[in-house]
Amino acid sequence: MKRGRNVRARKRQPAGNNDVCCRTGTSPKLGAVRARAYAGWFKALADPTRIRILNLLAANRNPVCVCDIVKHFPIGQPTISHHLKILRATRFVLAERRGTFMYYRVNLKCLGEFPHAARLIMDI
Amino acid sequence: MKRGRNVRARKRQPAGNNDVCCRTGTSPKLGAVRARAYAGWFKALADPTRIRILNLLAANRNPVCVCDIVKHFPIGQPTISHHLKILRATRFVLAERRGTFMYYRVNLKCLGEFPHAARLIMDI
DNA sequence: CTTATTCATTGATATTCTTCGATGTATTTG
DNA sequence: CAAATACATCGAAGAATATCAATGAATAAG
Repeated sequence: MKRGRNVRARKRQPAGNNDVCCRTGTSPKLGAVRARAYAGWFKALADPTRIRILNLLAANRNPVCVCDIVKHFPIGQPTISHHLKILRATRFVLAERRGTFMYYRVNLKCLGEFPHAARLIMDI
Repeated sequence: MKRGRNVRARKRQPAGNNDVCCRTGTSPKLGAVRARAYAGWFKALADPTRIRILNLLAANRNPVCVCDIVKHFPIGQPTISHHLKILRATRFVLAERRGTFMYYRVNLKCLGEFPHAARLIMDI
């Protein structure tokens, strides 16, 4: 994301001819800060395993503990924990401790926020 | 994504005790194939630059040529082309050649598809 | 207190991704 | 055809990511 040599200076402009091609009218765009925030959000869903974990949680009415999640995937428990950490950091899922177990569930608020983000990116 | 040694066999099951913790009811989930397709879709938006390119195109009524896109970002033209290729491969944008110029525009169909994907993941 | 169990964290490794500079391709113009 | 322009592709370098094995932390049970 943040590339190495942050000395990214000159942008290799064509030559002389500005305003030769099309002359864009609007150009405001999303700010870089907000774009980065959205990207982090989408990045959380940019992995098949995380999508399936999220889907598994959404398909269950009650919270699901980690060991039960692990049972459904061909990857180890540390990796599942890693994915859950990412989903939790982006607020896609919520966690709750009950004794030794950690119970995860979908954060339903996200379902409503999703279309909203789409509009923000695609409309303005 | 596809990890190295595809000999990922044993999943390190706790010990003996199955059905000790919670006993998940539903577990069908999204299939791995479909999850991978969705992940690829989200991955296309998992980068701030691509989000801003998409937003720039959406903010312009008319198609925008590459050189005009390049003007708005502090990265080189090859990198912009790379991002456009990804956005085009995922059908987020459409391209059209006009003389020497390539004109890009948002694929408006995506705005409607977005909430749909959210429902597919988050509901069932 | 000791042991067992659940889950998170650490360190390592291979893959993937972003970006760059350089070069190639297609198209227009002279 | 030759030169110029717009854009894509290639090869490389460095960062980020997914995964693993091993270990650590917290809680429950004996």
